[in-house]
Amino acid sequence: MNDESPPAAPRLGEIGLTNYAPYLMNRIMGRYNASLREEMAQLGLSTPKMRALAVLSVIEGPLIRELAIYAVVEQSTLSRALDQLQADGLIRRETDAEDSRATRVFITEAGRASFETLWPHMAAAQDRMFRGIPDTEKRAFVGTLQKMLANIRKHEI
Amino acid sequence: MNDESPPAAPRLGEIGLTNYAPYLMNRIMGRYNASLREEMAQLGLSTPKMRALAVLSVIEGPLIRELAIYAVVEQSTLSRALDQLQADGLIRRETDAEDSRATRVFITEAGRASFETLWPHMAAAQDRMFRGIPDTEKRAFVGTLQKMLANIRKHEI
DNA sequence: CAGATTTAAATGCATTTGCAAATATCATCG
DNA sequence: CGATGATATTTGCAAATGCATTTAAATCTG
Repeated sequence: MNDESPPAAPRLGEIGLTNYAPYLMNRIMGRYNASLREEMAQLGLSTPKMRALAVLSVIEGPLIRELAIYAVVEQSTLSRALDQLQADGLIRRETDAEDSRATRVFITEAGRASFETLWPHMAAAQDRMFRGIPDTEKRAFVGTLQKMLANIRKHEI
Repeated sequence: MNDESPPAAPRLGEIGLTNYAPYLMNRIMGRYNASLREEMAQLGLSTPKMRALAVLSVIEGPLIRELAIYAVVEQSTLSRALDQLQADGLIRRETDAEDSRATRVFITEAGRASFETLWPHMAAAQDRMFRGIPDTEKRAFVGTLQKMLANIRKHEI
């Protein structure tokens, strides 16, 4: 009798929106991103520009295609975001020494300063998200996120 | 001596990108959304259209502004996504009985069918995200997400 | 080593997005 | 009840986005 088809995924209606993790995550991130929009606008930053600066504040001189992955921004979108950041003196591009097709990106002092202005708001937004959640729970949550990132990261850096 | 300024947020560099929850979540959701793009394209769905259908498959006849919140889509963007879904016969709009300014949105049978085609891919994408993560851990994770949603939801529905 | 293939980044272009304003209706207050 | 302000949705428009293509340089292959 072992002739059953593979078990069908339970319907979304059965799980309920609020038990479907990607829904919850999209919803939470939507709010997080929205809550930063005003501060970013004040600094003349869009989401792609902010993300690029955030990554560059931590990672020294990545290639543009690496930065696109870290910052979760389409390469062509990033290319134009970098144009603007460069025009504003917040980053500079440098042709890679070993591969002259490739370009490395560096944050400038002005870029670092700009990001330092934004960072407290980002930290506060995170704190709001985790308000009332014990530290152990938060740590476990971040641990799970790291496993998830490893899962989806098969062909990425 | 109690004259210190409030503790500054640790720098992103100190936390590290991979300990900053919003970064991890954005990165994971970026991949999740990308992994569905192809299936959606096949069905002629954009992200806003897909999200609207997903919510409508679970919630019966919400107002457009409610749908915008549930689906995490800007209202004006949603308005146009609904135009397209309606043109394709996947949803229909109905003026609210008590308030003729307001519009309720209903999924049609065709819309439900379209979403049913997409759903297995969404379920599979979630499974990939949680690959190798024990069920208790997943449940705890979703529990934390629900608390986080409650936190950011102060002024929402 | 020449030609073909792959890779990195930038760009052309049609579509999408989101802000602000417009439109339509409802609620409130004197 | 009429005027004023609030609310729901749509729409105009400039800017941003993403796909596909181009350009340039590296790598592979026979």
